[in-house]
Amino acid sequence: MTEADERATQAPGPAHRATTPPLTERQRERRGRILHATAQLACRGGFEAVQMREVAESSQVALGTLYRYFPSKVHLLVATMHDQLERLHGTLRKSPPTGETAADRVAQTLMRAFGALQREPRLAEAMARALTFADRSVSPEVDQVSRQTTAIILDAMGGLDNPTPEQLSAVRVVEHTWLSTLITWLAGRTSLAQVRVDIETVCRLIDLTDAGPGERAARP
Amino acid sequence: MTEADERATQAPGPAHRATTPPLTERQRERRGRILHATAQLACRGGFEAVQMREVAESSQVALGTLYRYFPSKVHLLVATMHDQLERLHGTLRKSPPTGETAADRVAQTLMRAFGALQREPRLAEAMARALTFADRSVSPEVDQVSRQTTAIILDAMGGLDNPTPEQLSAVRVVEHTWLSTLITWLAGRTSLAQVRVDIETVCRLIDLTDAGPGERAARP
DNA sequence: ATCAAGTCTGAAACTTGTTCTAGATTAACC
DNA sequence: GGTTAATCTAGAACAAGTTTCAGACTTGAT
Repeated sequence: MTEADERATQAPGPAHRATTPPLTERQRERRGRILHATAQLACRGGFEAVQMREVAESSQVALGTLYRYFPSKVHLLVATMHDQLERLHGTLRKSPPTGETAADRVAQTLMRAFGALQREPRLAEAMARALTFADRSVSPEVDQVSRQTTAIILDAMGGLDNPTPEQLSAVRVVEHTWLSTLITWLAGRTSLAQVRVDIETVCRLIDLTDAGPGERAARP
Repeated sequence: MTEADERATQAPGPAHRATTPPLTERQRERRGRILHATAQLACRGGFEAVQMREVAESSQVALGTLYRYFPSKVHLLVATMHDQLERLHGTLRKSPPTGETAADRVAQTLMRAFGALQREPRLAEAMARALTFADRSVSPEVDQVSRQTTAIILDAMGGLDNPTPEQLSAVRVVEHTWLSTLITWLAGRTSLAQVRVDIETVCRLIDLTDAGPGERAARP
């Protein structure tokens, strides 16, 4: 009930707060161990294989401590997604997309991201399901992930500094579509080919808002 | 584990199977009571208020029976969504959208659907979260809901008999966006205004595939 | 009407997320 | 070095989804 409240009030250490207190070295290590164990368990058996007791044991941390760092399983998995996305964003930066139009570049980037997640489908499933299952109490963390995704897309568009509201709307739509197709694919309800088509379809919106219909949006 | 398997093999009565056996009158009633109780509980407190024991008690059915009809809480809520969507589709049919272009009509319809769900936000939350949280074992039911949504959108487009693959892709993207914005709004992570903008943005894809860019797609 | 097969009930048991408690450990500060 | 507050641990306890089981009830076919 007032779970989020209480925690926000009481949790002094590792987790979320307006200004998180510095975080000891050992604490950083613990947090890392937890996220690592989570990802490992998720890779093996997806969402349901990530069991809090197991995560605690694997990361050599007491159950209570795990809950102090991540107030719920969903928080834990969303944090894992944040972690993985950071990695992914780094990778993507190193080899920028080559398409002519912004839409091409975004589609290419998203399919690349899709491919990366595909390599560990169960991990992807665990993270994606947590992300969409998250309720209000996880909003800050979900928003963080959302901002990351937005950043990735804007990067692919060519690193605009001040996107217009229309562009941001298009980016949000692309984001939604990306996540939904991911989930649909992970649930075995669609083919990879259809995923690609749909990603390309939605990316048309990028060009549409980027330079108006009919025009080209090439990058120097 | 083999839960879905076993159930598919063993569940003779009410639920899913290749060809569902006819379903007695009393069974139809039971099923109806269950769905009604579910919706009622969901209206009050959303996803977490739908507790299987409560549903069973409210609908005057043993817990085991509830599980025979709906093999999990997610199945139950997805079935509830199907039920509600059927109602909604009926309502929408009665007053077709008035926009000029297919995109306008779809956007209008979706906002209307959004409005309908808004009236019972907790019920909407429960259903939407179940829908995206569903795993493979619920795929058939989720697909059914998806087909319903597709039908609503195609209706709004003007009841095409044989949509092109491009159109279907656009429809899928619109669908994904609709559900995602719904969830995002229910979680309090976005405003109604932004929802409207995003819906309108994605609906541009409809016109784009309906008659090619620049042309008009009016309906007789 | 009766029998067999399938259904429903009630209650207990099991699983896993979450909370709570008491005591040991650590970190910061005097 | 000692004190105090915060943190961590181990483990019990609780909550809600799911499973199981023995027995009562329905239904359909004979």
